[in-house]
Amino acid sequence: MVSMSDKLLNSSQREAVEAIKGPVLVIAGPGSGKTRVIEYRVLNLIEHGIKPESILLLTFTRRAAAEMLNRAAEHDPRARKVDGGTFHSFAYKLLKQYGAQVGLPKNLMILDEDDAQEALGRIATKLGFAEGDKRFPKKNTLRSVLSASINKNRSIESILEKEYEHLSQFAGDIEKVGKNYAEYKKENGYLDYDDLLSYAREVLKNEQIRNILSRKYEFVMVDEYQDTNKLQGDITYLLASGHRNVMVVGDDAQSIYGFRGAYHENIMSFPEQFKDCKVVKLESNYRSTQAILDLSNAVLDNMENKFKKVLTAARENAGEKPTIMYFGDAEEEAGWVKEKIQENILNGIPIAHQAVLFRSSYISIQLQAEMARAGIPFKVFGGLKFYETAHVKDVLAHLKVLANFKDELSWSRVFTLLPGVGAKTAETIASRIHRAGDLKSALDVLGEFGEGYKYSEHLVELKETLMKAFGAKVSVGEKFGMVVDYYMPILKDKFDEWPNRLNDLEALRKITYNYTNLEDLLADLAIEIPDDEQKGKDAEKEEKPLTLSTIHSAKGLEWDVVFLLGVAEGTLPSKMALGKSGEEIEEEHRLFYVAITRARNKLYLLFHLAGDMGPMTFNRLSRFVDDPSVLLSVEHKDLSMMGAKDKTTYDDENDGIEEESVDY
DNA sequence: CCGCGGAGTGTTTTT
DNA sequence: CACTCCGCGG
Repeated sequence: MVSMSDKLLNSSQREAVEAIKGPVLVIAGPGSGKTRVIEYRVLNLIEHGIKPESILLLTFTRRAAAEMLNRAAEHDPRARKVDGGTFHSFAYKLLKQYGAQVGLPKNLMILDEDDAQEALGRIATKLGFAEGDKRFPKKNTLRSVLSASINKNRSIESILEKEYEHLSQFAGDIEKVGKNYAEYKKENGYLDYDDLLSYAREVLKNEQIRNILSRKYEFVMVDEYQDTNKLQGDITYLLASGHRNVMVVGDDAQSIYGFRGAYHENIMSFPEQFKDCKVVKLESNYRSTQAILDLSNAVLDNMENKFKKVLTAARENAGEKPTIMYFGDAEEEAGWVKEKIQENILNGIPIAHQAVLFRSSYISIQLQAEMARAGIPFKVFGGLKFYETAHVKDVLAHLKVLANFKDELSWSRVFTLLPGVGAKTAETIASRIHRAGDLKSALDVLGEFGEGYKYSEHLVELKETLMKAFGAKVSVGEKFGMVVDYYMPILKDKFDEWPNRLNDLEALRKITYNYTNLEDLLADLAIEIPDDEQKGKDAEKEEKPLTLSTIHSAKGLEWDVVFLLGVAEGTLPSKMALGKSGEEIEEEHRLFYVAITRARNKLYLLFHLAGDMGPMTFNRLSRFVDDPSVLLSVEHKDLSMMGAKDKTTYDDENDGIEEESVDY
C-alpha cells in the first residue's frame, strides 16, 4: 500500500499522508490532490494498525465524505468502517446519545429551514409583533437574523447593524422572538440546524463525555475547513483537545459559505490553537492546464486572501486559453452551449465530462429547456431540492406525526390540507392534541371533531389513515404508501401539474424502502439526504448525464470542459451582494475562483446582456473578468461587440438594453 | 374563520 | 415571474 502511494504522491502530499500523530493543517489549492491526500492518509493510518472505526472524518457537505471513503475502500475495504459524515449528522448522533446531558428530550425532531421559519412566524404573531408594525421582519428574515447571530456568534444588534440596518429598531423584539423560539423548541423536542451544532458543542464541553469521545475517536480529520463556522471550529477543537491528533484540510481562497457564518478565522488561526502544528501546502495542480491556471492565478491575485499561493500545473501541455463569449440573450447562449456540447461529444468528450455552472439556479432555466429539447440528458445540482417542495413536505408531515404525535407543526400542516380547515382551526385541534399522552389518544382527539363540523368527514378519514398506518406492523415503505394513497386527492386538487409531483413522491418511496425505522428516515431526510439514484444501476442503465450545477454544489468536482454562465455584474457577483460590504463581494470573487478552477482542459466564460429576471436587470461583464491582468489570460473573440468603452454607458438609466429582455 | 383573488414584493448559495 | 401577503366576501 505505502509503496504504491509513494509513486502516486508528490512530496508535500506524502508529508501530509504520513503525518500520523499531532495536529496538521493542510492548505490545499484547487486540484492539488486534496481528496487523494485524505484518502491515502486514511489508508496509511489503517496500515499503521489504527482501527478504522477510531478515525472520524468530518466534512461540511454530505457528498464529500462518502466519496472519499468510497475511494479509500476500493483500496482497502476496512476504510468503510471509518466514521464520518457532515458536522450536522455527527451532531445528531451525538445528541441522540448524550442529549439528556443538556436537557434535551429523547425524541428529537429536526426542523428544516421551512419549519424553523414557520415556527418563528407563529411566535412573532403570537407575541403580537406582526400586527404592531407592518415593517416588522417577516418570518424568513427573522430566521436569517437569528441564525446569523448564532452561527457567527454575534449579538443580534451587531447582525442588524451590519446587515439589516433598517431593522435596528426591532432588535429587542427580535431578541424576544428568539428567546421564545428557543423555549418553544426545547419544549417540543425540536432542533433546527443551528441547534444541532450548538447543543453538540454543549455536550462536548462536558469533560466526561469528551473523554469518552476522545478515546473513541483517536484521529479526527476535517475537510473543507475553510467553510466551517465558529461552532464547527469549536466542535473540532473540543474533539481534538485531548489527543491533539487532528488534521484539517482546506483552502482559504475557496471559502464560499460566509453567508452561513463560515468563519475564516478557523483556518487562519488553527496554527495558534494547536501550537506545534505541522503546516503543509499543496500547490501543484494536477487538474487544469497552465492556460486555465494562468487565469486562476490572475483572479487569485486580485483577491485579498491571506495564505498566498500560486498554482502551478503539473500537466505538460499549456492548453487553450479560456474563452469569453458574449450573447444577445439567454436563448442564444443556450443554443450555442448546446451545439458546443454536441460538437465536443463528436470529438470524443463524453457529456459526463462536461458541465455547465452558474451562480444561481434560475440562470439555468433556459438552458435546461434547450437541453431537454435537444435530448441531451442532464442532472441539475443545487437549487430547490425535491424534498423541500410543498407536496413532499405535506406527505412527510403525516409521517412525522406518526413518529412523534407531539409534533404540532406537522399536525398543523396536516390539518390545513383539509378543506374547510385554516390556520385557526388547525391550531385549535393541534393544541388539544398537545395534551394527549400518546398517539392513540391524539387520534381520539380527532374523533372529537369527527361530527358536526364542515371538515368532520375529512378528519375522520385522516384519523383512519393514521390509525391504519400506525397500528399495522408494516414497513416504513408501506406506511409511506398508505399516506400517499390518502394524500392523492389532495395532491390533485392542490396542484395543476400533479403528475410531476407524483414522480417526486415515487422517488421518495424508493428511499423509504431502505428504512426499517421511521425516525431514522425522517432524520436522514433532514440532515443527510440519501442518494436518490443508485450509482451502480445508473451506470449500466444509460449514459451518464451532463452536469448542470450551482457553483456551490460543484465544489471539489472537476470536468474536462466547463461552461460558466452569467459572468456578468448582477449575476456573478450576484446583485444581492452589490452594495453590501466588501466581504460579500470577496466571497463572490472566491466563488468565481472556485468555478473556473473546476475545468481541466477548456473553460468558457459566458454572458449576455438581456436581463434574466424581468426588465430591471442590466448586465455588463463581471468585474472579476474586466480587469487588465485577467483579460490577458482569456481569449475574447466576441467582446468587440461590447467593447470596454460602451460598457460604461450602460450604467446610465435611459439605455436601450433593458427592453431587449426575452419572453417565453 | 376560510379561501379566493388581487396587489405587492424581492429574487443566492446549504445543513 | 413566482411566491407571499393582505383584505374582503361568503
